[in-house]
Amino acid sequence: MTFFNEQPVTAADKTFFQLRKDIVEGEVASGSKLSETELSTKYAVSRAVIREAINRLESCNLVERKANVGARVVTLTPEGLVELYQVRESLEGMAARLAAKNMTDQEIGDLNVLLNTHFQKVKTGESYYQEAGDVDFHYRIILGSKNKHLISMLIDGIYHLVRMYRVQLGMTGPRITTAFDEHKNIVQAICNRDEELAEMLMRRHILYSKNNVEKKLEAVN
Amino acid sequence: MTFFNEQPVTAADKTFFQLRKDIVEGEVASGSKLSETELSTKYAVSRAVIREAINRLESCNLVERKANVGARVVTLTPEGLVELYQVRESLEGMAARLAAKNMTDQEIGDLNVLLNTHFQKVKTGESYYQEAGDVDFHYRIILGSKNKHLISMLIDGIYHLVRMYRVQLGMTGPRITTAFDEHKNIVQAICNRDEELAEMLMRRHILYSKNNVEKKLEAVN
DNA sequence: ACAAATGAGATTGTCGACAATATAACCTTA
DNA sequence: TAAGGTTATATTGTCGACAATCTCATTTGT
Repeated sequence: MTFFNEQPVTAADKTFFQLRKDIVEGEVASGSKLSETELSTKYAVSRAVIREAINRLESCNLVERKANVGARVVTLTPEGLVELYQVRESLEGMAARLAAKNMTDQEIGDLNVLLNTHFQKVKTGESYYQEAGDVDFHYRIILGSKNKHLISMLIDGIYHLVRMYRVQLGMTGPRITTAFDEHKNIVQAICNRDEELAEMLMRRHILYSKNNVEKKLEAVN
Repeated sequence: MTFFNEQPVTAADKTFFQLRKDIVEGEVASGSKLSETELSTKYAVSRAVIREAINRLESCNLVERKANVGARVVTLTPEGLVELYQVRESLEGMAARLAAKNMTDQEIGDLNVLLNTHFQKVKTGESYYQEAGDVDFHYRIILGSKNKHLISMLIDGIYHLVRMYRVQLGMTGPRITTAFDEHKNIVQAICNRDEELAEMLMRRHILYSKNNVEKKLEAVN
C-alpha cells in the first residue's frame, strides 16, 4: 500500500503526525482537552511546535479550537458520522466520475491488478481486504480524479476522521464480498469511461457502506 | 447580507482576515512570495502571528507552503478554475439536496423573500445582484444543508478562492436574469422537498456558471 | 441564601532572540 | 570557460519569557 508516502521534515511535522496517530487510534481520548504545556513536555518540543501541530489538526477536523480557551479532540457522534458519509458520497462520487475521465489506461490496468489481488484474498478468506484494501481502492480512485482540491479535501481533510470512527467504534466487520462486487462494478464503469455510471455506483457504494456502519452503531448502543 | 459575521478576536485573527482580503483582491499579487519578516513589519505584529495567519491561509488553499523555503500566493490558472468548479458542483449539489431535506419552513420562506428582493433589483436593472446576491443565495443553501463539514469546506475552504478568481479575472459580467431563473427553480425544488431535483438543478446551475466563466476566460486570453 | 463582584491561578496569545536550513554569490580547479 | 565546491547572507524553524485572557473559587452585599 503506497498510502502514507508523506514524510516529516520539521519537528512540527513529526509532532503533527504523531499526535494525529494518537488521536485517531484513541490514545488521546475523544473529547479530551489538548493542553499546550502538557503536550510540549510529553512530546519534548516547544509550545510553538505544539501550537502549529494543533492548528493543522484543526484543519483535519480532528480537533476544535476556541480562542483564548484551547483545543479539544472532537467527539464522535452518530450524527457526525452521517454528515461525514454525506460528504464522502458527494466528493468520492465526483472523484469516480473524474477518474473515469482522467485516469490513464495504465492506471486503470493497475487498478484491475489491485482488484484481482483482493479477489484472491477474499477467496482464501483473509480479512486483510476490508481495512487496507478498501482504503487503497478508494485512495487510487481519488488520486485518479487528478483534481487537486478533491484529493486534498478527501485525503488531508476527512480521511483520518473516517479512520478515527472506524477504529474507535470497531467498524472492521464483514461486508467484504459484497463490497468487493461493488468495487468491481465501479472499475468496470471506469474502464468503459462511463462517467455517469461510475459516479452513481460510487455514491451507492458509499451509501451502502454508511447504512452498514449505522447498523453496527445501533448494535453497539 | 449576513455573510461575514465572523469577527476577529486575536491579533492572528485580524492579520488573517486582512491578509486574506489583500490576497483575494489582488493587493498582494498572485504568485508572490510571502516573506514572514516583511509581513511582520507591514502589519506591525510578530512573526509568530504572521506564521499562524499563513498557516490558516494554506488551509483556505490561498497560499502554498514548502518546508524551510516559505509560502507563496497561489497562481490562478484555467485548469485550477475548472477543478474548483468541479468541487463546487459536487459539494453544492449535495448541499442543495440536504437543504431540501433539512431547511425549516421558516428558512425556506426567508429564501423566497430574498429571491423576491433580487427579482425587484433585476427588474430595475441594478447590477448588485450578480456579486453579493449570488453569494448570499448560495450561502443560505449551504448553511441550510446543516452539514458541518459541507459548510466548513465550502465557506472556509474554497469560497474565498472562488472570489479571488472572480475579482482578479474580472468575472462580474451579466448572466443575471438567466441565473435568476435557475435560482428560482432550485428554491422551488427545495419548497417541494424534492431532494433529487434540488441537487440536479444546483449542479446544472454551477455547470452553466462554469461554462460562462470559461468563455470569459477565453475572451480575455 | 443567592447573586454579583473580585481576585488568584492557570492557560493561551504574543514577542524577540537564537538555531537550522536554503539560496546565491564567490572562489577553486580541471 | 565551465563545473563543482565553499562561504556568506537571508529566511524559516524553534525556543523560553512575558502579556493578555479565561476559569473558578472566594468574598461581599442585599
